[in-house]
Amino acid sequence: MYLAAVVDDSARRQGRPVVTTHAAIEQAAFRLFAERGFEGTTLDAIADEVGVGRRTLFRYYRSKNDIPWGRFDLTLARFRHLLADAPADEPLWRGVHRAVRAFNEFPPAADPTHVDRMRLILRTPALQAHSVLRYAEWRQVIAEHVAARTGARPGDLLPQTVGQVSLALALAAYDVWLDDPARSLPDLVDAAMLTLRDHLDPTT
Amino acid sequence: MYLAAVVDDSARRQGRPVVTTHAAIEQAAFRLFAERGFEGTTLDAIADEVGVGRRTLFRYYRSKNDIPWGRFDLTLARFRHLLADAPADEPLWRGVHRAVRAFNEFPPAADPTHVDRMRLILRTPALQAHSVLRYAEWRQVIAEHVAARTGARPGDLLPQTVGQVSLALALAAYDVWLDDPARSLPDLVDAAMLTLRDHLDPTT
DNA sequence: GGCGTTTTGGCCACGGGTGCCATTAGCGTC
DNA sequence: GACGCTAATGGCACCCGTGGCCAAAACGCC
Repeated sequence: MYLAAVVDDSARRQGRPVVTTHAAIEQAAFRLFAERGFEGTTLDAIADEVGVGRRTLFRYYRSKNDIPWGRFDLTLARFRHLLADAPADEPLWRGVHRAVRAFNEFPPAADPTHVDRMRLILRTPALQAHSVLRYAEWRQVIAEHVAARTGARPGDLLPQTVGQVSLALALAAYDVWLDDPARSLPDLVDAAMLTLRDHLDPTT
Repeated sequence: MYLAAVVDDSARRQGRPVVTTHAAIEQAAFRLFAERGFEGTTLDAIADEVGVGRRTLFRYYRSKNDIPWGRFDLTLARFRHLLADAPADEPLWRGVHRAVRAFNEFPPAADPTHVDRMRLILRTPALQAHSVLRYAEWRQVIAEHVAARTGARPGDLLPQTVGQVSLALALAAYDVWLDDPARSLPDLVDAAMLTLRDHLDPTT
């Protein structure tokens, strides 16, 4: 229901046609967020801007908080493939790290931009809060990967720890990146990992 | 205002006396949460149970989500002291880790119990979401400590990374602990750190 | 043109959260 | 013992996000 709406419009055959798209809603919403801030933008305002009933917004996004995330389900599927592509003979941590790095290479020509999205998400309290739910799904993808490769269960300490720490490194990288978007995000992900390995270096 | 209410009642001199306490509210709230779940418990119900107006609840807790966290401001102050106590000649990571470990030694005789609190917080979606805001404050304490000890700014990559990773380890430990509260939480924090160091061991 | 299908969007109810303000109940003073 | 000061209380109105319900709309197909 929620997903079928716009995954592939051309596949639809009959029934009343859709009036809008996820992309159109996101663009309208980000226009308003830029003007009035996230909290200052009501769903009524977004609905008006899109030219659609407020009720309809909920058929495209589960909640107001989900709008900035866009089609995160698709993004997660991409991440799952990146992890699956890790060579079996590579150390586990390295494969995970390279997938996380690659995951954060976003096409620069998106609208809304990846910077705009993430700045909004990471700098707005209400969205910071909501983001955990998305992070949990993201970590779960890692935990399942690690579990599969080590024979553990996803809930065990190693898969959980790797998931949590991978997220931690990514978030540390984002934090620096948002302050200075000119830097390369994937490089910052690398730098965070190096920083951690250095910090924990047993020889010190 | 928000804090002054109950930090030290004996310090109050004049004005209408308070009708309740943070502890009383938390105990009443947890009773209801246990019966009807967090989402199923309305603020009206909590107010009734405490015997207080709904409006008054907001003078003790900023939001419904804050009730399970209790007096987190006090908890943070304790954490700050633990970090400050780390010897200067000890490796930075070790001092941070020991503080995190010590921070998670909670008195077993609390009401509500630390397990009840954390189970509610970590297993209720709405609270999982809200918890990031608390985590951010907790990480900031670490980031400031690391910044002070290394001469960096709290926003730099090392302080942020250490903060994020410390949180990651703690959360991984909690996740296992909640499934099996008989295990020692501080020991699990140690185990998570060992797991990470092993995972990243350069010799593998 | 009628029918089935699918989306739309209006209406209503609920609950959390906030500003406003009159009320309440101790304290210190006279 | 009354009076005023002060600070906490709690009722009221209101905004906003969210979800259930359902009739109306607009297409393809026959």
